[in-house]
Amino acid sequence: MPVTPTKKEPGTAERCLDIAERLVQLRGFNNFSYADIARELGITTASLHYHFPGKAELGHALIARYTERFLAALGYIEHEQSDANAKLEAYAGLYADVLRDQRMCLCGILAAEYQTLPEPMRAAVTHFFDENQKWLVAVLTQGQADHTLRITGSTDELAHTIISTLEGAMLVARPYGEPAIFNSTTRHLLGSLTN
Amino acid sequence: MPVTPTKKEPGTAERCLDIAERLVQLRGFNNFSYADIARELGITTASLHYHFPGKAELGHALIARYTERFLAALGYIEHEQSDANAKLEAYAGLYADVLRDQRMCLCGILAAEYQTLPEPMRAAVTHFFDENQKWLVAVLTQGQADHTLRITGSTDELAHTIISTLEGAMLVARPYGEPAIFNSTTRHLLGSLTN
DNA sequence: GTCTATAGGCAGATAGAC
DNA sequence: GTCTATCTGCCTATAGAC
Repeated sequence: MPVTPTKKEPGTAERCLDIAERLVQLRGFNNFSYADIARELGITTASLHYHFPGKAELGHALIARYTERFLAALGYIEHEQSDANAKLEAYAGLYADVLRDQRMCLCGILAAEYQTLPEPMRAAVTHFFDENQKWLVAVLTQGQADHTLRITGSTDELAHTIISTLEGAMLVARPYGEPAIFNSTTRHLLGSLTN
Repeated sequence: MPVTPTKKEPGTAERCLDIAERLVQLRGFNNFSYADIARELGITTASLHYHFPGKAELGHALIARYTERFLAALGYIEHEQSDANAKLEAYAGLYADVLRDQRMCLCGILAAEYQTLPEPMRAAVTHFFDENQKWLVAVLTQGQADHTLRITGSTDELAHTIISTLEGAMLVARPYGEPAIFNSTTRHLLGSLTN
């Protein structure tokens, strides 16, 4: 076993996920092919099947990695920020980061294609939203307790609204090719909780 | 030319649009085929090409009809309701109607696939959102003037937020198969403007 | 791990008869 | 308007050599 003191550089499987992730976020799961990945990767489609038996498995791996990273970022926010307001600001920032290069949230675009996805991918998509919901409710509950947030209605309802607004803002902003629409919506959403 | 005193029943082209519209709203534009429509319609795919030369033309016709009907509904609301609050309530109601049978807003799901659409379809999608935006700004401006709505920030920003929230709420609610999530988000959104 | 070769299916589309 | 027949292209996937 070789000693690798420097950070391990990504193998083929990882680079495949990077490429596929970008393609799904741009076009959707059903609108890219193994050939697209193979071309960018410089190998054949047959080789791809060595790393991921089928497209369904690749898709599931995509969601798993995306969710893992996203939840890690939520944990980081929880650790770095103490103020509920700052947490929400950082949360919206995660979405703004995703929107770079006209990308849509991976699970957002998969939600649009939900009816065409294999079962394991479906479960992974709803799991992503469930975890987001849980995290937000905790933050909102905190902000409600210490009166740093102005909350009307239930925290559950508000958490849903926040997720919906951010996902919808990405969805609608993308055709216009400028993040300004997303940013103004985000500003309004957060502003309505702070005033 | 035959006299047709009773309402003309839909021809093949119209029924084709009905079927295609449902399929797009459920699966997306790239996830259904001429064969799907032909099967439901009881004719062959070759016959479909008589009514719509290609899928791009069919897609454009779908958006055109959908937009026409949606804008007609907005005009109807404008005519029936005088209160800005009631107009917004009715506007959200339109979205709730769309969500029936797990359907997504046609232009919302096309926004997700935007990068893969032919140019004419792209223009038609943004036109739909532009018209929604214009209508909402007018309603919000009215509500601001007569103090029936509590508006923070610009009406433009708020209009974007409303569209984003409703589109996002549909997107996220669909995987869960119950309109409850959509409805609670709608309630919260409208509530934040009325209080 | 990656290749060549190839299978088998389905997609959108066209020609031409009726 | 609708049909049969057919084309071409792309897709996912597999077998088997290296």
